[in-house]
Amino acid sequence: METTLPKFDSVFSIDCVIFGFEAGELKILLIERNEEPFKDWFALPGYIVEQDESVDDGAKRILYELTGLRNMPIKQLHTFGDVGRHPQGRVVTIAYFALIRISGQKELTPVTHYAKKAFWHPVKELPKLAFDHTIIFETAFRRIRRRLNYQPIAFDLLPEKFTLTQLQSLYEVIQDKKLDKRNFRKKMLSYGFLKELSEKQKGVSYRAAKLYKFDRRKYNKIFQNELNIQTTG
Amino acid sequence: METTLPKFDSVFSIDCVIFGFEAGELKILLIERNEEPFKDWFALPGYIVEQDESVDDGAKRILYELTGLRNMPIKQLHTFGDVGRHPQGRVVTIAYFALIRISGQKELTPVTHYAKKAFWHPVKELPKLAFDHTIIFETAFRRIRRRLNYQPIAFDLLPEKFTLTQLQSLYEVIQDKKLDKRNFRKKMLSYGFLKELSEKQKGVSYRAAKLYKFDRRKYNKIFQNELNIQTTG
DNA sequence: AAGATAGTGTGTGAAATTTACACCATTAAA
DNA sequence: TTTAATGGTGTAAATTTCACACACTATCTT
Repeated sequence: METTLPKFDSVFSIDCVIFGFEAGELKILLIERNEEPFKDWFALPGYIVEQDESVDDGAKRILYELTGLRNMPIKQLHTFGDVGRHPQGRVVTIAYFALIRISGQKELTPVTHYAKKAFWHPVKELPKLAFDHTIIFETAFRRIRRRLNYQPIAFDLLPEKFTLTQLQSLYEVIQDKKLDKRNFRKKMLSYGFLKELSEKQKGVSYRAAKLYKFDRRKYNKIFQNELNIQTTG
Repeated sequence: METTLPKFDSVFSIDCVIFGFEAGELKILLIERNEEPFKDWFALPGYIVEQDESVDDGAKRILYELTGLRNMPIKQLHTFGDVGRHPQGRVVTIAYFALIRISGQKELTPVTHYAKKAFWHPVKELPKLAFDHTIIFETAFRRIRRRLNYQPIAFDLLPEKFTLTQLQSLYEVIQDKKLDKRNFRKKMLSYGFLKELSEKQKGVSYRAAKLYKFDRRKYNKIFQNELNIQTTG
C-alpha cells in the first residue's frame, strides 16, 4: 500500500481572463509573450504556480507580475487539463476571470520579463492566442454573459459614477442585443440599489445625464444571496 | 530565459461528488478509504490523475475504479488548491460532479483496493469526510441547487418514468422548500417537454399516478441553450 | 361491503411583472 | 437660431405568478 505520493513531472499554471469596458467596447487583457513556447504571441496573462503557494494566491501573484494589476477580485473559471495543451509537457491550467474598471488602473506594466507588454484588446476580433487560450476566453465570456443576469457584475466594469445609458449599453454589449430604454431604466431603478447622485455628467456636448452609484450595501441587504437580475426585451 | 518546464513534485487529483435520489432523499456517493492518509475514513471517490491522461478522462477512470460506475456524465465543479489540503504534499484536486439515477446502477464495487467499499449516503447528516471533502461537497450542493433553476438536471436523478409528485418532491428536497402542487404541475406541463405515458404507477396502495418521461429532444428544441426553469411559490 | 387511508388531479381570480411603444427637453456646437 | 445628439419620461395590454380547496380513485382493513 502506497503511503507517499508518486513523483510526476506535472505543473499547474494559471491563466486569467480579465474583462474591462472602455469606449463602449468590452475588452480583455492580453500580454505579448517573451518566452518560448509561443514567444511573441499574444496570450492571456498566465504563468506557473509555485509549489508553496495556494492556487488562488498564485493566480493573484501571476496576474500582478504580468500586468502590474494588484488585488484584483479574480474568481476561478475552469481547469483545462488536456494532455497536449502545452507543447513542453504536462501543464494543467486553472483559469481565473475578473471584471474590472479599466479607468481606475494605472498603466499596465509587467514586472517580469516573461511578458513584453500587457494591453487591453476588444473581445470582438481577438487575434489568435497562444496555447488553448482562445477556448479559455470563450468559456469565460459565456460565463459572464450568463452571470450578468444573476449578479451585479456590470458595476465592476463601470466607473464608480455612471449614467444609466452607460449601464444599459454595457448590458447590450455583453448580451449582444438591444434593450428598451424605458423598460431598462424602470427595472434597474426599481431594484433600489442604485443611488442617484446630485452630480451630472461633464464634458459632453449634449444634455448631461444624471450620475448614479451602485450601492453594494443596499444590494446585499435586498438580495441576501438570492438574486435574479433579468434584462429581457 | 527558460525554455523547459520546471520540475515540481506536484500532482493532480480528482474528487467526484455524485448525487443520486432514492427513497425521497438526496444522496451522494462515498467511499471508505483503504489507504493512508485518512485510512478508514469516508471520502468522496477520488484519486490521482495519471500523467498521460487528460483531466476529464482521469475523472471518468477514477470514478470507475473506485465505484464501478462507468460512463457517468460528470462535469467539472471547481479546483481546490490550498497548500495544506493534503498532508503528504502538494496535491491540487479538480472536483467533478454528476447527477445520476441510482436505480439503474448495478452494485457499487470498487475495482481497486484503494477503497474498501462505495455506498450512497444521504446528504443530510453527512459524516466527517477526509481532506477538504466536506467543503467540496458543499460547493457542489450549492451549484446544483442553483442549477436546478436553469437546467433540466432533475430528470437525471429520477427513473426514466416518473410521476409529477416524484418530480416535485425532488425539487422540494433539493431546494429545501415546499412547492404548491397545482402551480408546480401547471408550470412543468406548460413547458411541453414532459411526455405523458399511457402507463401508470404500480404497486402503490392508493390511486396510481400517471407516469411521465422527460423528452430531451423536445427540450432542446424549445430551449435552444436559453433556458429558465423557475419554481417559486 | 363499508369505511378508512393515502395520494391523485384539477381551475380561478387577484396581483405582479413584462412588454411594446413615441415624443419633448436640454446642452453645446455650428 | 438652428442643428445634432442624447436625456428623460408613462401607460395600457399581455403574460406570468401566486394563493387557495375539494372531489376522485385505488387499496387495505374489518
